[in-house]
Amino acid sequence: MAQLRIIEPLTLAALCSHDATVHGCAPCRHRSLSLCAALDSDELGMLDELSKSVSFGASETLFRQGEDAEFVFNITSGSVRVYRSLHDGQRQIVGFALPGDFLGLSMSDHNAFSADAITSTTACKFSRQSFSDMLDHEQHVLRLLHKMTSHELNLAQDQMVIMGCHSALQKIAAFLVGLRARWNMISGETVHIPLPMNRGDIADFLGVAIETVSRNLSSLAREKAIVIVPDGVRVLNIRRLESLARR
Amino acid sequence: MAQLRIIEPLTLAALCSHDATVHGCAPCRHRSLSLCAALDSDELGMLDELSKSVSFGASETLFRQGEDAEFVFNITSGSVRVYRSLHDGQRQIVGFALPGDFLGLSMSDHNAFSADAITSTTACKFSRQSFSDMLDHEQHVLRLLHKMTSHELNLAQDQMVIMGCHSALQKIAAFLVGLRARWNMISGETVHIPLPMNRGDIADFLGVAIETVSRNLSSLAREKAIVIVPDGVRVLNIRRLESLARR
DNA sequence: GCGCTCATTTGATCTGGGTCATTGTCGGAA
DNA sequence: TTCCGACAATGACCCAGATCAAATGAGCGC
Repeated sequence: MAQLRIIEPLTLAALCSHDATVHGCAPCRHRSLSLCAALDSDELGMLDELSKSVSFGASETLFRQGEDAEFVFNITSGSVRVYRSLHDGQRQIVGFALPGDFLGLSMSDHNAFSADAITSTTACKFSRQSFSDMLDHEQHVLRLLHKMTSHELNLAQDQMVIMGCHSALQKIAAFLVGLRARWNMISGETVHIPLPMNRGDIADFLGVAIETVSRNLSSLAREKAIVIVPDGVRVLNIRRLESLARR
Repeated sequence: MAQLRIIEPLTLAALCSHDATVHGCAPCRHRSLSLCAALDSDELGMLDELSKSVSFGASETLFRQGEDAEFVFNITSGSVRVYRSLHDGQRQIVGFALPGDFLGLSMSDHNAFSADAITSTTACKFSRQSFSDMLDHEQHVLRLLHKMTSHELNLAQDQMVIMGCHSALQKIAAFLVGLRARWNMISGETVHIPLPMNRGDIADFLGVAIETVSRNLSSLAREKAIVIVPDGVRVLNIRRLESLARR
């Protein structure tokens, strides 16, 4: 049901004051695991020092798989697809990063995935090295990061459960339910689910064909579980979606 | 290619001296991420104090999803399946734990999954609470654990890539290649791949039917990429398997 | 040995969804 | 306005794999 994030719903995002009007600490603390509370103001300041605000246009690359992992990112607005390209030209999307999500939790020396902006995106950028150094001295931040990573792992395993579904309709429904929960965390909205990614992205995320995504969304619309709107869907019957999204 | 572990190839496993004849530190240090090196002997001793050796017969339960997460486990011998049961009676296996692997990395308050022994299994059992308390005082252990979790996350994402494969043959091949790599870490063996889990377990892991597992193994045997033996398979043509397991 | 059970393999059939092709829709550029 | 390209939806066809069924094989207790 829950869906993969490469990231963590606001936590560190809220810790850097760039774009503070939109992403201050206040809207963060009630979110997700409420991890912000673990940090004191000195630690918050330290994170601010290390970070730098950056922005990307649609389709621009944050980082590419195989390259040295120089930076870690904290998405403050927009949306990002994270994926692995395969030798046969196929692409497996492993997650979509939304505002508040964190990219680069794996802390390995080179990127296991590529990431590029789906829509115009802003982020706080940290040097991986200095970020890692800080962890050596800041127990709280490390604990925070560990919790974020653990949570991320849970979400990845949830995604595995979704992908094990034998029916494409279940996958689509689970995708929508999971994405709805995430937008709900971000905006409080539960009816309108923005879908910044295109059908091909959803298809490569769920391991089905584009046409299958399209057909099943149409099918859900036909049975009035959702309405398809230009930039996403509106949920009419969440019960129906949840019952399809096997848990 | 790589395959999911709920766990980490020997690390903490080697840190508890129970069954030290088989799982001392020495055989550990060269393994995986060589994380053992991060701990000094005091820290090793502390882990010993906290842990308790336990054993399970085939099919016995280590923990059940939904229950309070009282313990974390470090597998010292045997094999364990980790899975989620779904309301429709289906089962999604999210990983197989082998000797050296660690169960309970998520550190959440209740188990997101069930785990039971496939074969007779021994493990070091830690109280989750005391283990967690220790992390507050032992920076090194926390860093170690964080690295383990990050690695775990990478493996889960790798599994996602496998499950995104449109062909069942690719999934089976990727499963074998990944499992071979793990047994290689444990025993140095690269030809004989033990398969302690049955066909149904493999099927529920890869999201295909039992018959599909059986047919594709037979097919690989027919083309002489593997030989099926009573307790697993022997690899004849690793190149073939690797080329099927798309990366 | 025999009979029983359970796992695995193999076969036969059917269907969900992949693939290819067409059409529709929107938005930006000229 | 028209043209163009990207994206989405829908139809037609076909195949990989799910499902159903049956056969074979591997323990294990008696």
